[in-house]
Amino acid sequence: MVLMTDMKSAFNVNCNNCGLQKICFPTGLTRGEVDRLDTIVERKLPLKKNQHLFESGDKFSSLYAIRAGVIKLYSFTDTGEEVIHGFYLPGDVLGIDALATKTHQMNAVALDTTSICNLPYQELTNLSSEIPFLNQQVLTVMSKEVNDGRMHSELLIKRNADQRVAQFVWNMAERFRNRGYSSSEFRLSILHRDVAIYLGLTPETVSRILARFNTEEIVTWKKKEVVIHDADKLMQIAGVHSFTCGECKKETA
Amino acid sequence: MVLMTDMKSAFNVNCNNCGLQKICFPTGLTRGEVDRLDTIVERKLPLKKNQHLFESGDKFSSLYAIRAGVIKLYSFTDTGEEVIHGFYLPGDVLGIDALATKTHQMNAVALDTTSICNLPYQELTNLSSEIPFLNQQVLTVMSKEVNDGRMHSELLIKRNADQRVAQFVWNMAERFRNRGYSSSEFRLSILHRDVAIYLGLTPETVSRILARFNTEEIVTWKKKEVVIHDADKLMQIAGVHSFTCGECKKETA
DNA sequence: CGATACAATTGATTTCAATCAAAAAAAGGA
DNA sequence: TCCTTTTTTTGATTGAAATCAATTGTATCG
Repeated sequence: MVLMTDMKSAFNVNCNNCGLQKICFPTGLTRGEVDRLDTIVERKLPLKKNQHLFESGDKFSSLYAIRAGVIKLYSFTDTGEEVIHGFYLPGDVLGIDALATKTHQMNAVALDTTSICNLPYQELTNLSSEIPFLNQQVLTVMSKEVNDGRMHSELLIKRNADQRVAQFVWNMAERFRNRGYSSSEFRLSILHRDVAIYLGLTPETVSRILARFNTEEIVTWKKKEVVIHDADKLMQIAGVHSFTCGECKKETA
Repeated sequence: MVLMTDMKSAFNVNCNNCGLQKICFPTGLTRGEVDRLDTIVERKLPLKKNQHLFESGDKFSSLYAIRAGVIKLYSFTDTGEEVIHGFYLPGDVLGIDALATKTHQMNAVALDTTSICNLPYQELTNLSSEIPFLNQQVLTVMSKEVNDGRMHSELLIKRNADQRVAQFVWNMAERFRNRGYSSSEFRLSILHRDVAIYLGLTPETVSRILARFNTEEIVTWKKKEVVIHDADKLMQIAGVHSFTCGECKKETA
């Protein structure tokens, strides 16, 4: 316990000095409450690219908040095809797929070097009984997951390939903006192939659309670097207004 | 309060004599705990066809368990197109779309005469602090919602029109079976048009597929009556094994 | 650093489901 | 019950994205 505290101060990492408070779990907690939350947070060595945070069948023990990096959440169909359910960025919370069954239903893999804050569930539950708002936070995280899933379904049902790709890029830009980064230029460690799978398209289709967006000077996405040249046009293609991720709503409201 | 109790006994309806215990909220509670749950449940007059249980923007006050009938949960895109997120049958729980924001994000409409058990959320929360397992139940319901959404996404991404329709019919059959009804013959008050929207298809496509399933003597669905003639073939087309709704898993496990 | 596997691109072709159009059948209301 | 509205069916045609195929480009690791 002393050692861990030392480690925290050594790295100078804690919830109160973390830049992700607006996005992550502590939203709406008082400074003192965040301090108490901080005492149960475990920070391990970062995951390397392609390392799993958890896999389907793993026993549930923690929720996980991302401090840096990207995590892909995915599963397989009975025929072995990959299904991608989402990409998680710093401040996002993972692990609720296991809340009911206490066993993970999904696989979560790092797409890049990724730092994680573990929130041991038993201790989180104990703390929740003293900080009722923390309980609410678990519900909020789950609810966000439900809503994100529904936005994803809407995209799959109602949008054509151009709109899907545009919406994906725009959504990522918004998420970076909400985290205080540039929304017009950012590094995205996500394969085009994975984007295609997530959007229910083929890699060929995504490649062709990105090539067109490039020549039309709307978006460039080469070698993990995304540059948005014409945000208005991108939003227009994406049909924005319809698409607002949970966290965007928070800002707008 | 006395009146309500009278009403309950008059209709002879309570959680302990309800046939839906295996599906609904009380799963896993002791008889005594179910009795206490029962004291907070409100049973109002049934909804008529096309009446709304709640609409987007309504203030959140209760979770709702369906006792009889069908509810369609839906929203609209920015362009006014209907998006259908699910159909809820007796024993299913609705309302969690509002848990985080305390305002409903979705519309819920009765597709037929529908009886509802209201679970006032404040009272449910109070009771949860005394019956910890009840808290778990809220998480389970939310988790089921997340999983159902993911199965829906998988269907939209990986399945062709035939498979989607077959999977839909098979899934409904399973849900009836879990509720103790015949899974080979049942009444479904869902328009083919609504099925099409839910599956990301057009009514014409669904009509053609059902016509074919009919001539191939796999499934007949005329005038709200579904008859499954060849369950093996239906499962085969649906690619079952992959598709197991939350409640089916419960059975299998 | 070069060799090998993996990812992205580009082109040609096919296909499944959407769209358009019109008729038939059911459902709902007066 | 009849009349109106809504839903479903059926046919002809189109079109967007998948598939097939081959090349180029990029990471990764011994």
